[in-house]
Amino acid sequence: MTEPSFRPTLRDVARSVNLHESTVSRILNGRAAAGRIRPETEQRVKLAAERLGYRGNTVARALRTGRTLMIGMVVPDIANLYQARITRAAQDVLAGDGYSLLLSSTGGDPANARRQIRAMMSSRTEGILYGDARLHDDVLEEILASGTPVVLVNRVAEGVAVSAVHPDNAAGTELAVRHLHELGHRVIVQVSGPQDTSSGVARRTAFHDVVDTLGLDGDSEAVDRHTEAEGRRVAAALLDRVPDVTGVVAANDRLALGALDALAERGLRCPEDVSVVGFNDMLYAERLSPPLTTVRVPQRELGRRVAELLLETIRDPGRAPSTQVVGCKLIVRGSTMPARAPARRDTAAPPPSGRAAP
Amino acid sequence: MTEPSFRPTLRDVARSVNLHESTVSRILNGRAAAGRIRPETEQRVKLAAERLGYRGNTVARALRTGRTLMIGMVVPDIANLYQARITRAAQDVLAGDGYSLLLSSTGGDPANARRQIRAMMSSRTEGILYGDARLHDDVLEEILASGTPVVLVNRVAEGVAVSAVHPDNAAGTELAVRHLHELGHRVIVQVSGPQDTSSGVARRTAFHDVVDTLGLDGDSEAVDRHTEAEGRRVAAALLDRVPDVTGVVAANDRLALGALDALAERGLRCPEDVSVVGFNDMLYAERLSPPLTTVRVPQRELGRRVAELLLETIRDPGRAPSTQVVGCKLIVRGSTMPARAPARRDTAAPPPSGRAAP
DNA sequence: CTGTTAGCGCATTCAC
DNA sequence: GTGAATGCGCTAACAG
Repeated sequence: MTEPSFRPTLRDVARSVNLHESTVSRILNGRAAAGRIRPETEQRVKLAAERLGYRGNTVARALRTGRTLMIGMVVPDIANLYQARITRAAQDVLAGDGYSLLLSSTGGDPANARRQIRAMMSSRTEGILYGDARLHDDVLEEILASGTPVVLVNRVAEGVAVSAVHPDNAAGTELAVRHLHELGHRVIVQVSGPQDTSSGVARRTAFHDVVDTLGLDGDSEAVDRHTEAEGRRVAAALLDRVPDVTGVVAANDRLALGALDALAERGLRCPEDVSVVGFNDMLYAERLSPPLTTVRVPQRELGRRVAELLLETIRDPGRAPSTQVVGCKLIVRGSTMPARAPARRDTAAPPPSGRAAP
Repeated sequence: MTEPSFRPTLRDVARSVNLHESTVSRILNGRAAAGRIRPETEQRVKLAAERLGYRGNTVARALRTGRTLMIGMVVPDIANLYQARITRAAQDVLAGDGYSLLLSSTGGDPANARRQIRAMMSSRTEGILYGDARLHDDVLEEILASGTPVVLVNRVAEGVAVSAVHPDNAAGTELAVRHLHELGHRVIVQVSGPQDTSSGVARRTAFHDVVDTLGLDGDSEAVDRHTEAEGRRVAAALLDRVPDVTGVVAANDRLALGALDALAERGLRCPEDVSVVGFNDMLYAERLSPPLTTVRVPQRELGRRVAELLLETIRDPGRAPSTQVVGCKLIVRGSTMPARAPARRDTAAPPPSGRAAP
């Protein structure tokens, strides 16, 4: 206060009260009782610390104790609503235990992920929440080799024993397909997620499984990234390849938005001509036009659980890795409706039922 | 690699090549040239470090050098689209300079802000991006007193000399009101932001200024928080108080969504009965129903600029604080249209022009 | 070209 | 009840 930008140390406080640093340290760390400090001295020290504006240096403490009270979290993109909600929930749990969050976005680039995770390990974060793991991920192996506790978010990885929390991709996908099936849709395509991620593969596999089980006509194609543009591109390709499709299942909501764009470009309306189902139930999905029918992933719960699992792992490093699955729920809104006849855009004959194509 | 969870130190590397720690340190920090190290030794050391999986300990380095390469950022809510986009842009700039981001959400609670910012100062973050500053903010004064470089995001504060980057609130609000005016709206209300923030006050003041200048009939009421529920509550109150209103200006997009809800509850349609203008142009605003007319704040630019300004301040701490304003732009979409006659829900007389009320 | 020395700020073991 | 000594892992000034 007196001099701007002067950071008093433990020693400064000690000197100001004519005591040893170690005594002050004990008092300021609440170990006064254990050290049987005289209550009077305790007050004197606390007052002095307050007066000097003593703050404590986490860096020095961390070096000494080995505990940084920091958790690293890496996600593809913090500006993504879905990820941001998970992150927020995780942060709240971590903060409850006194941890701070070192956060970074990879932009989907594994090279960034590697760089950022290495930086986190150098910073001695006590654990890592990894939300951009690939099916085969060597950075993940680096983390594991270093002994740093880690929990995967949204994904799993092959060939490694690691904790993870992810949505029930198979059940969620089945919900989506069955919903369309019940509405009378018989030709359905999936805009699948990137196939180097477990979620992308799981949702695609589940899609074809359900389609086969139900005896539907189904096709799929995977995007390279989870963006609206990619959703649009792949949906367009599928629309061209399968002209009589009436139902589109997207591997996530952003891809669903892209599919909506592809439909609009072709003069097809959603849901009148083609129904679309998303995945995640991102914030504002119900306010979109049309309100998006989607499979809800409980994002806050997911965030909470990854954080809790990581904290448990930090407390008990011997703990065997565990995978938790969070349940999904179909939310029916305005982007799906009973199937009409296929939109035969390439034929002159009017459709046998439903409204005419525009 | 050999032993799981063994973290080799500089000393381990040094021993493995029979050199002194300091020599290894120089080499691994790229100061080999300055130290005129024999290229052969350099290679030997680098190989040894690689082989041992040496990572370096940022904590120890930070204690020694005083540089943590960390920036703290506190926002009201990272799960908010607008803030998340700004954060992402800032993070990208900071990462370019080798900085990591320590991020936290206050939930709008000043007590959280205080706690989190103190933790950041204890962690010796080299600078702070503060996105939840109040008009009168004593945590901010603590930061300033400590000499930690700080830049306010979206807000300014009274009575303190501090750097800040914020949107042009007055100009943006004027854009919104004039747009409605040009569409023939004469009775306009503002759902104002919290009045303990500079942006809330600035937008409200600007609203009344423009209303007066244009000779319009205007009223406003402030929300407590930037949530849809608050927007709905306050919009409802204004609707009741000013029954012949045809235009609503919201201090941000979430409040606008709340206003939309309030209208729907009353059986009023947007834009046919009442036009609504938002502020920020959050992601997906164009996909909402109706697509939201709003004042765009260039979020990535804002994020970039706060980060750059902070980095400059860190490089040159003597630098005088500066405030930067980013320009706004009106984006006209579907939530505004020419005014119809006031919706006199409490009278039997038909409106003099326009369609009948539903 | 490389080694020696010192110390960043703190917590902890042991001494008295 | 409190003080002294030690070292976490690293970098930097100085020595040679």
